[in-house]
Amino acid sequence: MFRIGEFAQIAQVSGRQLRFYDQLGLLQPAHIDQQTGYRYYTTRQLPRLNRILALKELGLSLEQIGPLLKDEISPTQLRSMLTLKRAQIERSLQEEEARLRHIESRIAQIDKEGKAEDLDVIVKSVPPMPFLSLNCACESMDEVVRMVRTVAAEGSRQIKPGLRDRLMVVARNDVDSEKLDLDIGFSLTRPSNVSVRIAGDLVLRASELSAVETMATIVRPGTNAESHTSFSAVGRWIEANHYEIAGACREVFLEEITGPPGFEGALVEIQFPIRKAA
Amino acid sequence: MFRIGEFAQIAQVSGRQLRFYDQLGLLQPAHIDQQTGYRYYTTRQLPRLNRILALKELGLSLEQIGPLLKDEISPTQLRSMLTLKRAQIERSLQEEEARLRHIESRIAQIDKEGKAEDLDVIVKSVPPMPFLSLNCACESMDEVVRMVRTVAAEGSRQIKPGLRDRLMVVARNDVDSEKLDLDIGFSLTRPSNVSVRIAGDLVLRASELSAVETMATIVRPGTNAESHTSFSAVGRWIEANHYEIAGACREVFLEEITGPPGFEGALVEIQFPIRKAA
DNA sequence: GCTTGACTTTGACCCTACGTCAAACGGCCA
DNA sequence: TGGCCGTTTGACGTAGGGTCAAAGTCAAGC
Repeated sequence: MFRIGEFAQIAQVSGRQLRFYDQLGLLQPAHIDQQTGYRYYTTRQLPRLNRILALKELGLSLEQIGPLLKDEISPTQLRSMLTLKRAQIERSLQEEEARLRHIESRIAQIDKEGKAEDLDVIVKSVPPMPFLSLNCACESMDEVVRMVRTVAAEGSRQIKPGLRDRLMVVARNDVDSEKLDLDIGFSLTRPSNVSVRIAGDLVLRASELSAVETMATIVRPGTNAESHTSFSAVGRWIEANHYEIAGACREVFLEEITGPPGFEGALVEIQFPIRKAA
Repeated sequence: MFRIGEFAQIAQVSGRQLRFYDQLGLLQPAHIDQQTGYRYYTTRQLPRLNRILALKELGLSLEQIGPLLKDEISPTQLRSMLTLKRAQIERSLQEEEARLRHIESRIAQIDKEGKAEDLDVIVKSVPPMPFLSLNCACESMDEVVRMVRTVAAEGSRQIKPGLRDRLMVVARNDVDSEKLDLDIGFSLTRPSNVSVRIAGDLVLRASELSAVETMATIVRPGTNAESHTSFSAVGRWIEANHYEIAGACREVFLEEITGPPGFEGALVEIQFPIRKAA
C-alpha cells in the first residue's frame, strides 16, 4: 500500500493526474481511508495505470480509454478504435507537414528577399453562388478596365441592392490564348433569372458560380499596376505548399468602385481554386 | 462598413471569433456605435485579419501573433519566431510519426496474433539513485533466484527501512557470455556509504545507478516461468517503434518478496534503456 | 508526548481558442 | 407597428491536467 505520492513516483505521473483518473473512474485507489480520505494504491494497479498511459500515448482520449480497460473488450473493438485513431493521426500528420513546408518557405523567403510577401495568402472555401455576368473576350487590360467599370456602373444602377452582392471578374482560362476571356458581373444574394441590358447588345445573364472547396486567396489593396505582385505571391505560395491551380481565377471587388479610373483604392480579393499537387 | 455578420461571411470566420480577436486587441472594429455597441468593420481590416489567420495557420498562438502585427516588427524577429515554431513542429511531427508507427504495429499484432500483448510497454525516465549491491556471475537461473532471495532477506534485515528502497537486479550485459553477470541489491532513498555483509565473503557495496532518460518498461506480474514473454514483448515494442537497446536491463521488485520461492506473486518492473535507432 | 516538516485532502481558478446558449436589445422591411 | 433576423454581453463548456490555498494527517526526532 502506497500513498498517492509514492505511487506517483513509482509510476512517473503526478499526484494530480492520479486524482484526476480517480475522479474519472479510470483508476480507483485500492483503498480509501474513510477517516482521512487518503488514497492508497498497490502495485496491482500499476498494470492498469500503465495501460492507461500506453493508450494515451497512442493518442486516445481518456474518454475513449475508459471502455478499453474493461476485460470483455474484444481485440476487434480495440482494432477498430486504433484504426480510427490511425486515420486521425495520418490527417494531422499531413497538416503538420504542410505547416512545416509552409514555415520553411517563409523562412527561405525572408532569407532571400528580406521579407515575407505571401504571408497574407489564406485558404478558404466558397459556396456556390448565383452570378449575373457578361462574357467578354478582351484584347487588352485597358479594355478590361473599361468594361469592368461599365458593368459596375450599370449593375449598380439596374440591379436592386437587395439582390446585388459584389462585383466579380471570373477568368475563363480555358487556355491562355491571346485574348483575356472573362466573365464580368455581380454575385447575387439569392437565385434570380433577371437579365440586365447594358449599352446595346451587351447583356448580363444569370448563371451560377460553382462552389470551390479549397481556394487560395489574397486581398490586394491598391492599383492594377501592382496586381502582378499579388498574383506572383499567390503563385509562389501555391508552389511552396505543394498545391496546383485547379480552376478559373476569380477577383472579388470588396468595395464599390468609386473615384477616378484605375481602381486605385479598391480592395480586391484574388481567388485561385487549388488542389494538392500529385 | 459591414456589421459583424457580413464581415465574418466575407472573411470566412465566425462572429464569435471576431469578437474574441477584438477582446484580445488583435483586431479592433473600425468603428463601434456608442449607442448600440454594434461593431462595424471595413474591408481595410481584411488584410490584418488575413495576416492573423495566416500566422495562426503556421501554428503560432494568438499571443505570439499579437506583436507580429505591429508594423515595426523586423523580418529578423519574424524569422526567429518562425524558426522557433519550426523546431516545435519538427518535434511534434516526430512524436506523431512515432505514434503512428506505434499504432500500426499494434494493429498488425492484433491481425497476426489476435491480441495486443505489448500494450503495456511505457516509456519513462529514471533519475540517478544510490545503489547498494552485490556483483555476482551466476551459472544458472536457479542460482540467480537463490542469490536474489538471500540478498532480499539479508537486506531487509540489515538495512534500516528509512534507507532501503527497493530490491533491484541490474544486468551487466557487457556481452552475452555464458554467465549471467548481475548486480543484485537495493536502491536507497539517500546516498550512503554503508556496506552490508552477507554470508561470509559476500558484501553489498554502495554505488550509483546512473540516470536513464528513456527507458522502455513493462510491469510483469507472476512467475519467472512467464518472464520471457514480457521480455519478448518489450523487444518487439522496441523494434516496432524504431528504438534500440542502449544499456543494461534492470528489474525492479515492486513488492517485498514473501511467500514460497519463485517470486510467484511479486510484481516486477522490467526496464530497458533505449535510444532511437539510427 | 510534542513539535516539525512533509504529505494529503478538497476546492477553486487557469490554460487555448473559441462553440454554444440565453436574455435583452437594434435594424430593417412590409 | 409587428415580425424577424442580427447583435450585444455574459456565462458555461471543452481536455488534461497545473498551480495554489486552507485545512487536516502522518511519521520521525526530541
